[in-house]
Amino acid sequence: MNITEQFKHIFEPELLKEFEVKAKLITVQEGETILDIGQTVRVIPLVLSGTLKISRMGDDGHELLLYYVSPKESCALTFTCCMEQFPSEVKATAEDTVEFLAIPISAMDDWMMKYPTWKSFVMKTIRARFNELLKAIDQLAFQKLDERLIHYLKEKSKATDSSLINLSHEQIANDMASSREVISRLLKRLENDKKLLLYRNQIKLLREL
Amino acid sequence: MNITEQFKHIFEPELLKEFEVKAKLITVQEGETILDIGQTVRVIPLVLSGTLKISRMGDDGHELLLYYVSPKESCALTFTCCMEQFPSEVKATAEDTVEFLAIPISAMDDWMMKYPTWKSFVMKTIRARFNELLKAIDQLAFQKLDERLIHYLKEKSKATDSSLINLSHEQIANDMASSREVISRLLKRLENDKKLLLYRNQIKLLREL
DNA sequence: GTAGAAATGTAACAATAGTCACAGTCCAAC
DNA sequence: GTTGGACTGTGACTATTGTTACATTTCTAC
Repeated sequence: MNITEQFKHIFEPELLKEFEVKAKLITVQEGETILDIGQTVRVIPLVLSGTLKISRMGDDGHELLLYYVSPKESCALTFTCCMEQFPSEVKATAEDTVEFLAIPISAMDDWMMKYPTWKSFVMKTIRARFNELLKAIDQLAFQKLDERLIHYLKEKSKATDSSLINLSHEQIANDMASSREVISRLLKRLENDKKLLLYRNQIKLLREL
Repeated sequence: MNITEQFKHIFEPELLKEFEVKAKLITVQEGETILDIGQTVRVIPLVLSGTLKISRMGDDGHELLLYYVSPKESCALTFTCCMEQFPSEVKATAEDTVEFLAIPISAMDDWMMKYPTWKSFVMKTIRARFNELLKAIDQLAFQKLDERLIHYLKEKSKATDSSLINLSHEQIANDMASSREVISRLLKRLENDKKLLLYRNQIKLLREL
């Protein structure tokens, strides 16, 4: 795929040329961690295809999904970390095969000045991610686990654009910082309520959900 | 107090002059809400004295404290909201009497270009608030209520720079999206453990905490 | 096919948090 | 000083979530 093609409505042509010169195209396989907590952020990822999963680790070894980064998006947490060379507070893993443009930090600052579309993109991204974090906080503070699970499934469905979710209960529990048995229990209840169908490593969401 | 005085080590003199021309000094009383959820953000608050409390509301009427904005700080959520004229996602209330500079949105963008110290301040603020939200998420996802309560008390103590906390159990429960009885119970346990002393509308933190 | 691994189902119990009900206690205003 | 309101303490009960311990099912590799 032509890199500039999918961004031509977002960024000005000069900026697209800069991409070609300064950004590096990187491909990672499903499950690969491209950035771990504590690592210094060296580049900003601009996703071309596939999905990145951004998550937070607890001291107890539990994990919590914060949000997904889809094609044409980037991660605000890396912006702010990298601009001041701080270590990352989150983990970024490839949900599937992911292609992304790695934009060097040095370009970031430069482009903010030179290209209004870049500045606007950065600000949009920051705002969007703030809202994702607020949504995550809402879920944790105000919703019970069953509602959080429904929310999780819907988000996952949206991110993959499919009502079929290919995850084990274990993986879901992990994303939600809960335990497998609890998730199994709640999923079974949702199945009984005709909200979804359970298969091995797969969940089919029904309209009722 | 001279407004420019406390910022003279942070911002360049030209920017301080702009403050005098474009920013408005506003004083609000304890308990006043300067920005509610859904309201359009019209100005950016730069706190001079006192503390702003930034919180999130749940559908169930519960509230959750996100973080405090102390003197010489600002709130990143207003930056991003106001730059694109979005309604606020959070509530800002005065914890005590608060003086702040109200910076018009129009100036914001302009200054980002003109003054490196302003851009750096904005970026620092955004990064700091991202980290506060991540900390809030950590607390909710990975800590039990008793540990969250301890964390809350310590933060409050830090924000007011005092080991005496002037809050009722009700107010604490409200900030933590919990209920009064539960907080009373946990506080009593902490008192039994010699971690603190309970009085009416007041809690004295001990070194053990 | 069979073995072993991975995934799921479930019961029983523990721990945590929320709710209800009410008693007692402190404080300020009259 | 008494009265009403706000604040605190606590027991009993419920709901939710987590843990332990297995049984069962499904898939894959041999």
